[in-house]
Amino acid sequence: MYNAVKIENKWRKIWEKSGIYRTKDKIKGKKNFYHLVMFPYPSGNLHMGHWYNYAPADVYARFKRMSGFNVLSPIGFDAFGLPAENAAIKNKIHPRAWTYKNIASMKKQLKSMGNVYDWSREIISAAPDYYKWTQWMFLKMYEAGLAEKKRTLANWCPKDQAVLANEQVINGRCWRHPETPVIQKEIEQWVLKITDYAEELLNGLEHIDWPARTKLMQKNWIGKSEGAVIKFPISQFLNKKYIEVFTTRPDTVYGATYLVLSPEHPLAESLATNDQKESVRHYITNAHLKTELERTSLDREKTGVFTGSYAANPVSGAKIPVWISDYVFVTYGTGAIMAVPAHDERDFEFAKKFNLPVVKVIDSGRNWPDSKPYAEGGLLINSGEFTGLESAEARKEITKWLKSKNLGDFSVQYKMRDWIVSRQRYWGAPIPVVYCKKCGIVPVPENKLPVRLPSLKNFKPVAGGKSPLARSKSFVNTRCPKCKSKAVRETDTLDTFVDSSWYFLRYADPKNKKYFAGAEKLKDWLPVDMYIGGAEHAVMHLLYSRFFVKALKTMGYLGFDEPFGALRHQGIILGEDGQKMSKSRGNVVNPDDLVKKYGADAARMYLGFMGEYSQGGPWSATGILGVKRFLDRIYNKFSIFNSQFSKAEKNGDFAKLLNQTVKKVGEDIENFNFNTAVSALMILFNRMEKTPVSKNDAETFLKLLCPFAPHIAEEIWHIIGNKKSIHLRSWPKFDLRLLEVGDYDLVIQINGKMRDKITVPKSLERIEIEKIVLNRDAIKKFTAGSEPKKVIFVPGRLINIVL
RNA sequence: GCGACCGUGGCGAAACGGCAGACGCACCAGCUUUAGGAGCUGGCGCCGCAAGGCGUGGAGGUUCGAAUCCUCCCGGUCGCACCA
Repeated sequence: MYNAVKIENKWRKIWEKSGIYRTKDKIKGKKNFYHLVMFPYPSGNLHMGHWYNYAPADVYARFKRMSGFNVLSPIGFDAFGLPAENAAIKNKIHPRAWTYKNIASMKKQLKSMGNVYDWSREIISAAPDYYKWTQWMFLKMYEAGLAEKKRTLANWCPKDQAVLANEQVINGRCWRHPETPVIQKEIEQWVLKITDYAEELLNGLEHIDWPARTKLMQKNWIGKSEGAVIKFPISQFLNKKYIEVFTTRPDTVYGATYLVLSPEHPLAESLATNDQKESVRHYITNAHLKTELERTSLDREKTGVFTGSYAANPVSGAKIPVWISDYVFVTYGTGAIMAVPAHDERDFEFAKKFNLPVVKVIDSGRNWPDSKPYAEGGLLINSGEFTGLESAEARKEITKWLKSKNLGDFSVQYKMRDWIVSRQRYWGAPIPVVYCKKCGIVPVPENKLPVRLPSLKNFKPVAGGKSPLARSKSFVNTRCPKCKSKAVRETDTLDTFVDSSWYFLRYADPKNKKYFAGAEKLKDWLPVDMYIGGAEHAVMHLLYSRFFVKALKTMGYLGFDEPFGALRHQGIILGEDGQKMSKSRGNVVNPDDLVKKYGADAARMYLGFMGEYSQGGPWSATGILGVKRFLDRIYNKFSIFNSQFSKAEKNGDFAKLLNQTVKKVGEDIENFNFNTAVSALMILFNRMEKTPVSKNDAETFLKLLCPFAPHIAEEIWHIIGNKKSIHLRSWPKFDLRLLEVGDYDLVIQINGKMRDKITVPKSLERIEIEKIVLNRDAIKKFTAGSEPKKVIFVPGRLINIVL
């Protein structure tokens, strides 16, 4: 048994001193490979999830290094964010102090993993020389019309006392507080117009090597729908002659028997007739009081109110009532719908409840009762000149007709909404704008960046939904950069997802004072070749980053339009009880303890060995023991019985196995099948343990082992007489010819069931085998003399005799 | 409700449509006078003393041959959730 802690500490010190993991921007004859893991939030503790992300990722990085790439594998900290502020309020410590203290301790923990990180490129998103560029990017977007201030309904977390982006609302609750329902609040907000890139974000998915489910999630999130906007004439209100609706089913427009506006629709209140005014007002106010959760819970009964007004169906001329209901969202389409109860579930339910007419306009091919709407396509009925057309055809024809009458047009809508980035909190990058009475919104000039966070004492949110920054007079009061008169600063800070939307660019050139990163270095490294991190960021960080890169490309700052060429997700490690690890359940496994007990190498290797990487699964305290024993055996063989090296064996079974293993381990790592790579190493070593091996073969084995267990591999590498680091050596090559040597078993099947095995030399040609094996007499031996119907021969595998 | 993925020993899991259960854990037996979660050898899907039979959630199908492909059902995980 070897002393893992001692050996590991020793080698980490040596590696650090010699700088073997320092990355140069260019190395002659080597291709650059940008390998990235998602940078951690400095919560103060590296947990199993971090390890599971970073350890196997490091196996991959090391494999790539050895395979001849110049690998950049950087690390940093996503250091802005609410927990720092909450800790500040609770423990009377400044968020900066709290954050940097945590970074210091996490750095130690990260270093104990023995990863190839180039620490000279470390970035911290809360550092002024970083957030200067976050602010700069915000301003560039503002100049390009991609950032704007809007008064909108926003998701508000009562617990955070701050706005949330749509992507941060999970089942109507805050992503940080699953117990807290989000409410809707109307506030002035800075938004980034990610919707301008909806189509590109959708199309770009086709060309990137990402998990299919992640791409699908983004696709669904973007939620493209093709249809038509149709104008329904009304008697004039507020200079509006029409109510516009969006529909994906213009073919059913003859069946539109009423309209429904969202309670927030600009016309909702003004359309109310005198006798309906009170109930309409009541309904709208009520809708605003509800939480998002209450408004969208599916099992509740639909509610609504009649405005008293009518519109005309633009194709049939029928007079149809206009209703208001919260089953229509102001944020989607035009905030109003045409209701076709005969062919839509929701409209049907609503019409039944309020006794609205149901007109069938699609032939369902059956005599369907009125208890169920028919939502499929079909031939049109009761549809004037369009009767008889098929739905798909009718959609086009009717829209064309409406367009010719100026009553509608083709339209594409997306579910994705603009990204609200203002946060009413302290610990973030201040939004770099100034409000001037004369000049309005004025961006802070580039040479005045960064707008630094002032030192505060009180981090509690200011009543009325304002950032704690509003308390700092010296921060708020300033001069207008344009006209020099008195002005005030924006006090909201940026969502931390803005910080993380571009951090991967900064690693390429982390110290640059003039640019977020120099053009040449961006060219050297980006886009990221392999990105590894959790799937939970599918529609947040991973979507925002794509948007940022696309926007920066449009603005001419980048030469590529997708940030992450390839993406892989790790699964989630559960407690031994199969439940999510949590302090309250008491099933948390602390990686620091594992390092102390078994060493980082065993922990790294076991995380790879556990199972399918993207699957995750329950932790096993005894499972890691198996890996630790494996490493012990390796150490024992080479350190204690070190003199037993034999001459190299060139053509035997062992050479074949060694070659197979070289091939398999390499392929498996490339495909993220770390579990089978480890098992292949075990199979090989089980054999090596039983026979004397040559020094050369032992070295090959160590090279295969070293991405998984870098410390012990390095230790043995030196014990057996090497002077330079194993981590500077290249990945062993395999010899295709050696894979073919020796004999193999051929299975004899009868009607698909195994009957016998024969051994055949692999060198034999197919024809020779057929001569020997497939001749009638040989076969009759297996069939007890009867004539086979058919004989199937799969070279290298089997002979199946069909009787 | 919609969409995606997944169901293999006591457990984690392997298996180009071709010997199911590699590798490891746990367990059992033996060896080594062995006190550290040690080491070594062998066994270990289920039923059966055995020969043998049965086995990849269930029922069908395609195929000479199915854990793998197709259809339906059951169970689980994840995502979206009145998006017109």
